[in-house]
Amino acid sequence: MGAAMSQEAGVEERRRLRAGDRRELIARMIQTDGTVVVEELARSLEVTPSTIRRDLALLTEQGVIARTYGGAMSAGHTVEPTLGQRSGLAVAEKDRIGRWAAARIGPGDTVILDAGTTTGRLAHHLRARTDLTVITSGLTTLRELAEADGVELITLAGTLRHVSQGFVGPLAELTLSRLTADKVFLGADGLDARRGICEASLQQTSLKEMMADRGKELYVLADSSKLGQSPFTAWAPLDRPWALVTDSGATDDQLGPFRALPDVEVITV
Amino acid sequence: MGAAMSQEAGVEERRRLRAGDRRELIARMIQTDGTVVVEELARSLEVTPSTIRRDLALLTEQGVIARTYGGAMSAGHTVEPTLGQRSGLAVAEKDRIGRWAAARIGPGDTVILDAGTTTGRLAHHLRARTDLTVITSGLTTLRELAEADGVELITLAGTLRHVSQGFVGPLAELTLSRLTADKVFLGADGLDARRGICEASLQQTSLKEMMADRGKELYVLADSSKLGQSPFTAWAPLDRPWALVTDSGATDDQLGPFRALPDVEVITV
DNA sequence: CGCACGATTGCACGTAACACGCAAGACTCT
DNA sequence: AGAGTCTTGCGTGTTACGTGCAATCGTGCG
Repeated sequence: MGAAMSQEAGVEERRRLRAGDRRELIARMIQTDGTVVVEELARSLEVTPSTIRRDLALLTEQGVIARTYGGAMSAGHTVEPTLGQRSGLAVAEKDRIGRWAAARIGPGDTVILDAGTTTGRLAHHLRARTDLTVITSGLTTLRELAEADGVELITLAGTLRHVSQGFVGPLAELTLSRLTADKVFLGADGLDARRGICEASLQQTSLKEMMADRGKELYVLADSSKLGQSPFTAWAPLDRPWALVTDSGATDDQLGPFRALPDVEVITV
Repeated sequence: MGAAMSQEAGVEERRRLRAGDRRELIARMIQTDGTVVVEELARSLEVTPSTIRRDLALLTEQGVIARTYGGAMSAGHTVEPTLGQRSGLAVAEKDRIGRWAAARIGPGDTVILDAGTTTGRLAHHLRARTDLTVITSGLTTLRELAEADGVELITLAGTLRHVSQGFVGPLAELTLSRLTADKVFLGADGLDARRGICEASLQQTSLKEMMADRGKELYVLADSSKLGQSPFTAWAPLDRPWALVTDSGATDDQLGPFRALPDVEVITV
């Protein structure tokens, strides 16, 4: 009988949760699984279905979940656009940069696309293309081109950096060592004329450095907010000719050092 | 309400929609309003609640909506990103299978996840996990776990098969050759007790075969509609002990051949 | 043109889940 | 320790659900 209100029911009888904890747990389970079943909850939490129903009614009242027949499901699933919010900065600029870069890519080209939101915009403008091969380490670009049947899409392997939504590490470099491309498009967290590309980790800079070496032409896509910035301590030097693509909001102070370099072409869009 | 095809505003007798149109309309109403009520639908569409229930059951099966007590609501949590409507079939079964598999995965485990919608559901149930390493060749699983900070996520390289949203090819196998795991979870387009896993291309079967060899435990996740089917001509044999995880809708006829195999464990959920 | 077949619908029935009230145990606060 | 509050389990009546069955509609084929 589940009627036993006493804890002595058995040695392994783990302490029954209090009501609030139980509801919080239920809410979390629903957020995780998306769906729960009354009977299962009752069994696993060792209370009667009635109690579970009451809990679910309460949580529904709070708008946390939604009841279904025999269970409940996540209600506020509109909370998940976490990816879009921080990329929200300078979208228009990034998009212009991406579009310009896409125009640079011609039929039959093979290109390497770095991870990042700007290269993501670039990928967006490649969706309708055909006769094109894209090699990428970025989940954003992957998303953009996942349904683009006309594009041959090759991903690098690697460990996902959740913050930057890109693959890095030895496996990424291993696979990259098997590939080359016509054009390489890199993003940057920070860009310095003398030092190169600045990123949060050496894994990223190491991969970018290797990417830069694997194509005939090299483009660095960076909106003007990145120019002259060095928010982190890991650097990827750029010791071959390359092109800086930035937005027209860049000041002369920002662009000056880059224009002074002999092997760098500066493009503002 | 685009329902009224006749402007003559007849007595009240507006032409009754055909079944398909009605279901489409219901789906649209749910997408728009977020929530509908069986009784109201029955009244406004001039059919009985039974018919509405049947429609809702069908739409639920397709993953378009979710039933609630007395009505239905929008279900698009994970469905929204792609137009992946064909994954809609047997969502409930796939989800149960995925959940069961997720429960099999413990702290500290390293697992290999094949591409596919079922493994995608498995990945979904791993989102809140920590102390877990996931190796995958599937874009769906990648999407599910992209924001899961607690999960170490490693992707295989390779060329994207747009139809199956998975990576295949020499690069996938190259990277896989550098990795092993505790548990391997494979999906299948078709499954035959004697021949193994059936897929549309040799690239896929080749990779699956290699995956199967790279883990200590092997699980094949396949809802009952896949059992005994051989829709394609490329096969990946399963010549080591493995476990079949399918849904309880599988018939004894379907399960018999698998139960007869000495090294196969059959699990229905 | 008529017939036969499949799809769809309404109805009826049994089943499952739900809401509510009540009483007893558990917790908290003074 | 005692009183009050919260919580829980159970019982009852209600509602919604799902399915089988027969009638109807629509469609394609001979």
